[in-house]
Amino acid sequence: MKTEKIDKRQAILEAAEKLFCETGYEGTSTRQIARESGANMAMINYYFGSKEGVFIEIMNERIAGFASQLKIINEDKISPIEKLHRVIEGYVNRILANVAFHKMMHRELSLSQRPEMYDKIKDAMSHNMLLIDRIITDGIEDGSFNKVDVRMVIATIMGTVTNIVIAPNKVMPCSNFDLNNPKDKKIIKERAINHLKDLTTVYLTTKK
Amino acid sequence: MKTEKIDKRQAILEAAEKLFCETGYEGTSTRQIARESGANMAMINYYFGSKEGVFIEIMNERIAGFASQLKIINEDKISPIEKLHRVIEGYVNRILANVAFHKMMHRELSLSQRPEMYDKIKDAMSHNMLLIDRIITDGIEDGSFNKVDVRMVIATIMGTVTNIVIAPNKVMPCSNFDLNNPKDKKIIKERAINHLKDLTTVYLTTKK
DNA sequence: GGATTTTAATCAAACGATTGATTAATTTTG
DNA sequence: CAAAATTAATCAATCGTTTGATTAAAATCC
Repeated sequence: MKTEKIDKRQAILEAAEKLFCETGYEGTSTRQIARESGANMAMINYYFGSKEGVFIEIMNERIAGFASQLKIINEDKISPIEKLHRVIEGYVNRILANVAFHKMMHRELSLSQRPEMYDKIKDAMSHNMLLIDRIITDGIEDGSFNKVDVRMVIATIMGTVTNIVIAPNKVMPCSNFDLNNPKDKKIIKERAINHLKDLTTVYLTTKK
Repeated sequence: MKTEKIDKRQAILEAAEKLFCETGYEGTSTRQIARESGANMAMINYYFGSKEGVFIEIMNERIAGFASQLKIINEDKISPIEKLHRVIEGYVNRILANVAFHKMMHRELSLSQRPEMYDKIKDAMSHNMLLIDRIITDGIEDGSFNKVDVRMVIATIMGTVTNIVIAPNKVMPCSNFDLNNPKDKKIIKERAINHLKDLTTVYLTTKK
């Protein structure tokens, strides 16, 4: 009779991710997850073994999704700075399309509590990092870029985006500003991309 | 007999801050705080009313300490870029002298759970932000600096430092690296300061 | 193909442990 | 002695997890 054939397993994952993002892992109870997902509490352990199992599953799915998004920038026709700009664009777009999750990931990284997850996050991030690293290092070697502290430049690029995501009102001091508002988000996104493109261009390619 | 006249109140604050930094607010129990501080559990409520009261007290003390550290850079003799460099130096030094607390503050900001604290952190941060904002804006107005997206530049400076603090192994890929090691910390600190000085100098003062 | 067995999904209820908080009694201090 | 500090014991509430029973669908058997 009931045609509402919804996947409880998926419902749990979605509810849990939402709650983990909003109130943190420790701050979310299994009962909240059950209520929000419409599933019975026992289903959480039935499908995922434990509360931490839910968390790990969410991370695995997300990280797998990110990895598949990783497009290798290997067209030899474009210059190093152009490669870097494309990576910046992709990075900013991806992070701003997953603000809540990015915040949670960052929180988890700064907590360093669950070692298994810490390593997973680190691995996921290092893919991106190595991509940028190679582009800049190649640019330096072929003379297109100035000699800079590559890792610090990467920290700058990633740190800028994270800072914007976590404290957007620091960038937009007006009170009625909301990253959940698509219009506001678009504005921030373009400002971030333009800024990072401009910054890297000037810093990496200006002849002293 | 026991001459060890230690201030239990202070012991609780110190133990709580350590634990909050290590395992998060929700992840820390009042019993842990009591055990770590050597105080009875009831003392927590006796002195601070509640667990959240402890947290708020820690934040208030810290933020007050930060505010008093804020030295106004107002010597007219030095150039805008020199002012900015001094602020960067002070900022990096302060953050790296309080890594654990900075991580906790950042976590709390990204969680946006306790509204009272969220506002306190925002206020504390905006002091720093306004200081940098004024320096850069003045520099632009008197022609020393290029016209840039000021708020984005600030996000870059602060975001870079935060990124280094939260994920130092991204900057130092060697495995046996530890921010708690004073030697390693010093290395990172100087690299960060040099990078940010160089970056801002090139980006803000290079004539296009 | 119809009856029987097996499997997976779901549920309400309860488990023991732990949570933050409070009590009332005791010790310490000035 | 009175006030302040400290204690052990206890509170109700909530935590993550487990249980045993129930349902419906799938697989197996004759």
